[in-house]
Amino acid sequence: MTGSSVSLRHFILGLLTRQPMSGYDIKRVLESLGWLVGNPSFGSLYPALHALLEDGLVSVTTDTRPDKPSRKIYSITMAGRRELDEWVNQPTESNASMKAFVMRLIVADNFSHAGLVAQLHQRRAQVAAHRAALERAAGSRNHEVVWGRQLALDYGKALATTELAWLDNALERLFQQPLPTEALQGD
Amino acid sequence: MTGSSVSLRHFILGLLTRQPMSGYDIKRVLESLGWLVGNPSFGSLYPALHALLEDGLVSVTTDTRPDKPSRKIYSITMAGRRELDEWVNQPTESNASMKAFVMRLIVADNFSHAGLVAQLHQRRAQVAAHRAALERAAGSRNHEVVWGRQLALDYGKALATTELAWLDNALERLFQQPLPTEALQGD
DNA sequence: ATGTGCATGTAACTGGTTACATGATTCG
DNA sequence: CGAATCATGTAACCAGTTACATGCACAT
Repeated sequence: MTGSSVSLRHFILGLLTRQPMSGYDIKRVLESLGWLVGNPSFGSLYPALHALLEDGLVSVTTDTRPDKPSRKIYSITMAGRRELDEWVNQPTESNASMKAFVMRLIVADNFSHAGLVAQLHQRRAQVAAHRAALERAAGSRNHEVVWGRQLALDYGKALATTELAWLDNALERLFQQPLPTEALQGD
Repeated sequence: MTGSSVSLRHFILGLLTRQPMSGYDIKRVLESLGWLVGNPSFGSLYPALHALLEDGLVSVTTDTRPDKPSRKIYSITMAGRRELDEWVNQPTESNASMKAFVMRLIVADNFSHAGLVAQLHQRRAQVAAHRAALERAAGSRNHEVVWGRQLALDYGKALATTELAWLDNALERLFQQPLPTEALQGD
């Protein structure tokens, strides 16, 4: 209930650790990531920003420029950083989607080396469990229902296998050359 | 608005082309697929079934057995088959999720060879476009924002590449040995 | 003037979740 | 008798979407 869900909220917070941005800016970043994190419409983006402001996790200044329409620049506050830190260092729920993982990945990478490694490990465990479940499902025909020639199961297994390989590789790379970024160096 | 969205509804319909089932049965099938299609709670499953009944796309009979609690067995109607046929043979929207694709894959596989091939081709085009977008994003550093060492982009590209390879392979297999199932052979 | 891009916002709706409530049947 | 499994359902809530509305600035 309290906590780990709510993706967009924390992802915005994560982006703001890099630098202050407007809602429009955030939208552009999201768009550039294709369907990796999905791209929320303004109809959810702006209200999310308002809610963050309400909760004191971000602050806003109006940027009035001579030549362009003015815009609101949001910055993360100390309270926001604390909230984000808590979120990143709290375990992912076991049914997390790929999008949720990518969000956490990006945020953690902006944030702390340890957190990033933890995300990758958690994801690894979950993907492994998922693939095992698919293998079980493919093996047992006792379900009386045969949905589609195991095509879907095969698809799922192929993707899971690649993902596991990628995760292993990423973890290896991370241990070889530790990241330059370290936690909470902002503002 | 009218049409292509609404996944669960059509996926249920798709399962029912195989054989009549209860809500509980459907849940079990969904569960066995892990997070490949997500598994909706009863709180959305039962209402979905009620709505399908309301619309005349399924019919229901109560199965009163001596030893077990009675249950409601749903069967797809001719109207339901028409609806499903329309859905399968209508183009996927360009932002479709993996889950949406898997649902369509399974339904199409139960349903028509041509439809299945079409699904795979559409997915191929979409994944290719997605990967191209990620490559573009990784290439241009003009975004002033650098979120996390391209780690996420790299992840996305790896998965997309595997998926493309799988799709090509699946299409090849499908052309070599046409499927035994053909459209609308039920009831 | 009019259309396009930048920029922000709200209201109605939707597809889903959680939590709750009910009841039959079987097993220990 | 109580717990576990099978089986169905509802109500409150939530995160997101679509569609709508506003307005500035610049170029044609």
